[in-house]
Amino acid sequence: MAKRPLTNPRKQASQERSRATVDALIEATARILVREGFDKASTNRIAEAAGVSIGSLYQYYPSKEALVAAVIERHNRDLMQIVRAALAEVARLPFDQAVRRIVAAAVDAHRLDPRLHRVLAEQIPRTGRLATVDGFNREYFTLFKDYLDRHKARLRAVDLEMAAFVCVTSIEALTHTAVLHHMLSDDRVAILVDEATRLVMRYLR
Amino acid sequence: MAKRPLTNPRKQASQERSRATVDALIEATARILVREGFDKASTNRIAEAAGVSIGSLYQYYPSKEALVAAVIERHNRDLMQIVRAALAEVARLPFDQAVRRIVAAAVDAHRLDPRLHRVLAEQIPRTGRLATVDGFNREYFTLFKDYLDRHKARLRAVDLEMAAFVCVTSIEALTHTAVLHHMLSDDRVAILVDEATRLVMRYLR
Amino acid sequence: MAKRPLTNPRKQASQERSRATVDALIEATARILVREGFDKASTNRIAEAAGVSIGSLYQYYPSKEALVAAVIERHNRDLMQIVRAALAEVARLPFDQAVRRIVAAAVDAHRLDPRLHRVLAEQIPRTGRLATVDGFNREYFTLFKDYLDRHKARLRAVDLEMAAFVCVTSIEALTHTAVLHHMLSDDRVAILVDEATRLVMRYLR
Amino acid sequence: MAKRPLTNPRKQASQERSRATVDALIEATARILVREGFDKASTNRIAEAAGVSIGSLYQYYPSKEALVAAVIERHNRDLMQIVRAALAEVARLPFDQAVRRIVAAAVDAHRLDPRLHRVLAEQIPRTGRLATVDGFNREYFTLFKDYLDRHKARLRAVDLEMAAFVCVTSIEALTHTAVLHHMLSDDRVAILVDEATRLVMRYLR
DNA sequence: TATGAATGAGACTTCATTCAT
DNA sequence: TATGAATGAAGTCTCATTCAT
Repeated sequence: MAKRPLTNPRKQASQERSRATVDALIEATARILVREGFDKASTNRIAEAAGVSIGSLYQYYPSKEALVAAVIERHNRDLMQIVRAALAEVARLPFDQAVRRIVAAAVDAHRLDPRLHRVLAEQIPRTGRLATVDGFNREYFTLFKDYLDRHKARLRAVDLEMAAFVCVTSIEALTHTAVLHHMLSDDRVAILVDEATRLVMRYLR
Repeated sequence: MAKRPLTNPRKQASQERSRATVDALIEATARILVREGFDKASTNRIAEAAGVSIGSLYQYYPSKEALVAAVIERHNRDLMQIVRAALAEVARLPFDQAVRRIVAAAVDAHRLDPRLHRVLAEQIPRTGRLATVDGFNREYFTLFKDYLDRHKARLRAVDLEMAAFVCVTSIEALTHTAVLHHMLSDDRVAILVDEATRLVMRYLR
Repeated sequence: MAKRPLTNPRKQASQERSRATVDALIEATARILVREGFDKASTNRIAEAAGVSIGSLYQYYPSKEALVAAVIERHNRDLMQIVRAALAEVARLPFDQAVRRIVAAAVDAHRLDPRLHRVLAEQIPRTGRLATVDGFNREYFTLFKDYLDRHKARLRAVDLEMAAFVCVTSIEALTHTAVLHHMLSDDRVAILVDEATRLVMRYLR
Repeated sequence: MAKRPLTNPRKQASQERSRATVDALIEATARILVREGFDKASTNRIAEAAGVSIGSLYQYYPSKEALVAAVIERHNRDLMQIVRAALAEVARLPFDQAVRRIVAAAVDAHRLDPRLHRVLAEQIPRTGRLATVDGFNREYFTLFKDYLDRHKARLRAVDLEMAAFVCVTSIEALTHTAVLHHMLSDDRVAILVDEATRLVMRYLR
């Protein structure tokens, strides 16, 4: 019989006790990823850090991969929440302020948990289900393109798809690289936002 | 000992043999990385593919990490050669044509061996010596900044360091992402170069 | 990719050192099976008993199953040697003496290593490649049928296939059960041979 | 407490519920053994298949072994019922017809649930309490010996114990092997019964 | 210097069984 | 008495690396 990837959680954790265990596991996984790196994050170590037996770990997650995927999903969810909130606020702002806000949201998102973000970006092999690391970008892309679509009037004539790709990829890269290089101390955030906004605005008009 | 003219000395011969072994190892490593992925690339497999005993492998490279690092370095060297050649050509072109050429060089570089590039980018954990994957960017950055420095006159007043960072990061991200998503078929390359050039040019002036 | 059974030895063990390792492994497996039973025969325990590292074990046998299969094959080979020898001798004996000799050979075979025989018969789940346990019977059946075929004249009219099945199965069962119940002390062997021979002879004529 | 006639007492009710649970467990165990094999038959799986919690399973059976033993016992009981019925019928038949009937009963017994029989025979390691698998033979032996004892007159002079051993072992082996090799299609049963009867009858007289 | 057999830490995972609720 | 979450010993197996020949 062919192997299945085994990357989905196993139970729904309906009961409260279960819920706590699951949370502890994800939390511990994230903590260990940050503190010790992907290589050191063995299932035994994770279980121990979660204060849970290895058996319980496997009751809820069928593999190390599934556990890391859960961390990634949680992280992406958290990031997207910030971005979505920003896009909701932005509806009635003038175009240039809106773009600035959207760029700022990307930066804020990356600053949410930079150390975790770094590990996820640098140490997780993008293989199988773990490819999910890039999920954030896909969603950000969609939201951004929709925004542009609703404001076509302010743009030079462009291929929306391409424009969104260029903007999103650039914003993400600038933000991401800045985080990786520890360039986002509080006093330097504004500069990065300024530059990224300028880059994108000039490109779009 | 009698003279043996016209014959390469022993030492030389063995040096050549070493050279061949080293090449075979790097080549085999790259091949296996591409064909089977990082996880399957065990040192034993690599040695076998290189037609070399596992013992010999360790004679030349002290660890798997060193071997992969060598592949990365060779790849980066190849990329940089393209970029450096472009920057040499560009010296006397008008500014906008020059920038276009520099952007195109980045794209060309990424198209050199996209499958290897992809594996190196996606599957190698950037840990310890393997962090080298990003070496390309650092060098591209330096060259680009120097170029801007020599053409300050054509730019709006900018922080050179920051400008170079923004441009290089964006160019690299666009190129890189395009490769990963298989967006660089021959007929679409020009479009990407156009867009990236426009992005950068508008930002710089 | 579908799993393969992984039941065949991995290397040919061409070198002498290898050969010794392989022998030690099979020997240790047999010893542990006898002394501790199938359940306790873990690969770690076997490796330890063989004075070999667990890694080496897996260099030669891909699984516990493969190791046990090797023991079974060796055991069957040893049994068959006895039976084949008997059938060679028997060619020129009168029919009834010949049959007695063949029956005796089966008994002798089972007495070769009764404790191992017992474990193989009782504790090895006949699953996948391990079904081999019954290999002995198949071969004994063929030899026996051939013998009958060459002496058709002495038999009542019978379906040879069926006759061989009945005889072989009965002989084997009597012998086998006798071994399992420790009924084959030296002084009682003759009795069993007598009875089994009578059973078969009367049936055939 | 007031009388509640025509209603089974609580105690009774709960006893019935227990009974149902026990039955469900044995039934589920048998089903899973047949469908998935001994290895896949984990206690959790069995409990689930029985529609019972794992906790309850252990309320009724203290170990997996006990559960499997119960299945074996039930199976043996069913087999013996057939054999006993046959022996009861047989009392007044002429000797040769009687023997034929007894042989036929053994065959019938094995055809009762051949798939279960096969698993029990092939996959259950005869260890500890599970050695019970052979219980059937012991009881068949006793009944058979008693029958012979009551009909000594028809036999050549024999050691009854030995004669019963030879007959029972042979009959069982023929029947059993036939089942394992799927040789007992309806139209071939008679042949096997004929042969086994002939084997035994000739031996006994 | 080459060879390849050997090593062994440590990874992942299962499953019979327990026990708090 | 039922439940099912939790346990953890123990098992299988891989692979980077060493070292005797």
